Amino acid sequence: MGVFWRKGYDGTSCEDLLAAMGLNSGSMYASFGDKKTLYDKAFDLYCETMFSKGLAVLDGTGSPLENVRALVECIGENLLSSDCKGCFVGNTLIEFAAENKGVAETARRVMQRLQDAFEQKLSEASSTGELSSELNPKEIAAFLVSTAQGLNVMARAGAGKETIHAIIKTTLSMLR
Amino acid sequence: MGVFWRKGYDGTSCEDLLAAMGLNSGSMYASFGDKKTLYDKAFDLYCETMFSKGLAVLDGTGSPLENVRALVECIGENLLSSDCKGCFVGNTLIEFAAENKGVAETARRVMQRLQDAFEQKLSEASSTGELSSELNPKEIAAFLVSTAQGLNVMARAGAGKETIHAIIKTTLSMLR
DNA sequence: TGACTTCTTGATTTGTTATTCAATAAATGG
DNA sequence: CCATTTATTGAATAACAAATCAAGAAGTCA
Repeated sequence: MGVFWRKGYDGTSCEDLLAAMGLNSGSMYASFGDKKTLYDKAFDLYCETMFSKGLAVLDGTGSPLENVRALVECIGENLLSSDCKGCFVGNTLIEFAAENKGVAETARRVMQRLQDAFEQKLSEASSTGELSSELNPKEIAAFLVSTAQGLNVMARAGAGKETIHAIIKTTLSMLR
Repeated sequence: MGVFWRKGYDGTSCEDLLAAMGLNSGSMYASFGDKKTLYDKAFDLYCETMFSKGLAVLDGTGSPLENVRALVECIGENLLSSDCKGCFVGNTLIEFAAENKGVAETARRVMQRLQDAFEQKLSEASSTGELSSELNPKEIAAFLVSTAQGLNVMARAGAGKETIHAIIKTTLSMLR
């Protein structure tokens, strides 16, 4: 998963995968099928892991808006600690969006699920008055997903801690 | 340029390039050198074109802040009209950031130049009071570049007009 | 026109990477 | 402990994409 995440599908050779897994080609093909199938599995694993992690943060102990803020911060921390691999979903979309492959569809779905989860929490925050009634939960949710993907590219571009934090700070200042 | 922009470096075969240019391999190699060299040239062309376009908008007839807003809107329109190719700079960063190739370095530089240009205009807006003194031009500039890259991924993810406009609207609401 | 240069063609070669497979080693179970 | 299944190895092959090049077409100029 880490190799595909960091180097993309075309960017990783079977040799890379074998080295990372400490396996020989025969074993790899027997266990995982071909390279594409393995990528799909790695990507699915990432999506499940990250998405459940995200949902867990959104359903944390704080108020709806506090949870939203916590998730945005958590996304930033992940980017900073993932050793510049960025976000596997964003990377996959860039690599595969042109050909309308299955993975691209999966990536789109995961992003939509994240956006829906944000919207849900923001609606709750709106109805309790925690979020200003001038702000539209659907619009803010789209904005937050976009910000997360922007952060991904910035991290890949080698932006430092300060830059990432500045972007998060600015984004969070929206949520009033 | 369009083929590389849409499909990435590994994603486009020489056959794709020959078809797009209506050339045969011999002519292509004679005129442009190998595939990598051609990619570099296509990418440089994109950077020059887009960057001058962006600077022209920033140095438009409006006030500093109006110009910044105009550029953000212009970036959104470009994404919507580029037939889902997204932003060549962002795409390149995702594909090449892992290997520290020359193109990745070029991409980083272009992004930094855009960020600097934003910062410059925002500083002007700040000193005339057009931009609230509570907002830090450097931080907002980073945020705007990040937003632009986020929009790129959203566009690749197939986000519609409404979503893109919602994100832009939300982003612009920051600039007060 | 004819001699020369420049450009074009696409089949061939080269290089790379994914995949297979027969030989071999390890594990399992009666 | 042996027989049988299961897993591992890496050299061999297949598939594919990049790059070359000799042959031929088109263009240039005295």
